[in-house]
Amino acid sequence: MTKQKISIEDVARRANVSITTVSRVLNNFPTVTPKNRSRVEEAIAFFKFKPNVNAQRLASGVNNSIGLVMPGYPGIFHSFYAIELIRGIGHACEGLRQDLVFHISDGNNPLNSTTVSGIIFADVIENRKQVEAAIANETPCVIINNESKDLDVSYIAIDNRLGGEMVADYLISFGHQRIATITGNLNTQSGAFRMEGFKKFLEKKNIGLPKEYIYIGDYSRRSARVGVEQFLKLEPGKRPTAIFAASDDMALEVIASMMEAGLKVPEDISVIGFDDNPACLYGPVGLTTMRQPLFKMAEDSVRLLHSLVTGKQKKKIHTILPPELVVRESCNAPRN
Amino acid sequence: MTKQKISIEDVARRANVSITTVSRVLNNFPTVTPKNRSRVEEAIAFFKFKPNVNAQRLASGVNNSIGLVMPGYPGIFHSFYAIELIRGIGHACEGLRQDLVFHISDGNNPLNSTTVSGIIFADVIENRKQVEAAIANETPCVIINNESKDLDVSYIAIDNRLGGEMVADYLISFGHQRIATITGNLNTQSGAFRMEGFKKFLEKKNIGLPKEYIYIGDYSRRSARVGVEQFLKLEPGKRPTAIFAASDDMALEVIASMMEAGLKVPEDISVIGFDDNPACLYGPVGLTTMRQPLFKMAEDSVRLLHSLVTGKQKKKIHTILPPELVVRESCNAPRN
DNA sequence: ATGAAAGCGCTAACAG
DNA sequence: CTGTTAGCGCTTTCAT
Repeated sequence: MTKQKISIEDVARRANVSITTVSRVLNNFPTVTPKNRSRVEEAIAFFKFKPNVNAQRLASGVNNSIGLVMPGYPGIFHSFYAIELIRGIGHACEGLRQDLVFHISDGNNPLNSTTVSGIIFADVIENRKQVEAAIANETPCVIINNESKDLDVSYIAIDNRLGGEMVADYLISFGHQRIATITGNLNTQSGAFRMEGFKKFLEKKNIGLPKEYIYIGDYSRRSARVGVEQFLKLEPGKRPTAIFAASDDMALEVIASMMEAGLKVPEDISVIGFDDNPACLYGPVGLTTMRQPLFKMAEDSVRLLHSLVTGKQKKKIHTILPPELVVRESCNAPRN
Repeated sequence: MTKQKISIEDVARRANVSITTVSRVLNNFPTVTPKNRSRVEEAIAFFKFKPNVNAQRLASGVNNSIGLVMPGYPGIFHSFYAIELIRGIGHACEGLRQDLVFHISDGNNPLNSTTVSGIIFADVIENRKQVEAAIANETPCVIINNESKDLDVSYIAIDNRLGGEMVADYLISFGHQRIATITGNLNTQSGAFRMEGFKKFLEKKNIGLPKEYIYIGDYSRRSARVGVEQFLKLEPGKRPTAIFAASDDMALEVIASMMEAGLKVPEDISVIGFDDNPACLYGPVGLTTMRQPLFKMAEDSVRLLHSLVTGKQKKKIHTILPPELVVRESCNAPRN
């Protein structure tokens, strides 16, 4: 508690100016005499003075920090998704010289919005009330990867439906007819929409996605393994010739399980993932996947929030980023 | 800028009490009449009032948020290490109701220490000056995983030297004589100490660690792959029969590379990792590894910092946490 | 148990 | 260009 002993007054005294002038050099006002400026700077250096951020924020009403609230469910930090968000948001904050107030919330203990100038919600699972409160509160908000059309709020998301469609299209292009999927957590929009787009496209092409070709996973490797076991229980002639795993992590597990069962990828079975997770780059076979611009989405969310906070942007913005097919080696035409 | 319209005064007015009383219920003072308390609570609810955190901090001098400074080098967020730290620190902060101010620093743009009550440094690479400034500043600090004995500061680290020794001991127990290592980044203490302990122990047992059995990696999968290529260039009779990879990620890559070269793990070659990274759990062979209590270390760092901030702890504390051997399937006795 | 008043350290008009 | 003077919204003595 003994820190922050020296204040702007000490600096002013030593520099022989008023505290206002000190404040001005602190905030880079152009209207300060070079002479005064250098005296103040000397005093600042002398005391190693750091302005009290709380006082600055209180007096100016400007808060150069943004909040990131993440759902608190276990395993969240093990996902490529969460990490990329943190990375992108952290990076963008650094660029805009904003502090990042990181808040893990299970829906209770919401982030006090006066702590920050605006809030980014990494998805809204468990946090709907908090989002609504922030909106009512007029705190600028951006929601990531959840098209919250029923809320009056800005969001920026990946086009997961399109991603699912593109996967289906790609697999069909090889001539596959028995196509299966191991979904992500269907409580998330990403999981639900990927599956939805995938299924719709398959149906449009009269191929369809019967129940036995759907395994409802949860993005975990374990669920992928179980999914494969399910598919392997089908008669050989009925087994899928291609599998869409809703994440690269799961796709890798699918490949591993298949290989353990003596099947070759892509000769015996095609596998496609979703993410383009570099951690999955080094495997027995190069993974074909859908790249989603997570890092960019994260960065953009910060920039959008910042423009909302500063008032440069008045309207709520809705952005949908397209994913991109990355062809490597794990997909091929079915045998005979 | 139009937010935070309602202040403690509005609440006081509606509840027909002074702002002091409102402040008291806000801070859970016991000396408030039940009647007054409920009136204030009603008013707070009515206005959906949230106290201005900056004003609270300025007035009270107490700042319920802690800073986490992470080195800004690329790839940091792809490491299991960083993620576990963030997870553990985030979790502990949640428990202590502290906000986490996340600050990525390349050594310039230091975190203004008035923003937070104390700072946790995730390693001190590139950030030494910042640590020194914080110490001079009397800002409570905890350094993670770097035994900074030359600095007057608290730290909490994994016993990486011991880890290296334990690995060597374990490998020797199988009768291995030709033992190699692919190190982590030797600029980090973790990389350097693991290697050091490993080497020392081998030398103590008269086995030694010749140059051709050392590949200096950097924790990346790529470096592990190159390391394996190096070892494979040795004459078959001179090749190592066991390899210590300084991270699980690298160990997995070693196994994959070996298998691609037609060698079996652990029959032809033993492989041991470091981390006990659950993402490496599902592989062709269960990975034997050294578990390090990263999550615990992260949590402990928060608790330590908090006790330093609140003054419950006056002295600098130095903690070294032992790693633990996790035996799975990737190590075995050498052939013949 | 409650309220009045004095700040916390800084910024922002407004004069000069 | 610089200084004076009010606050920013809350906590904290100190009376009562």
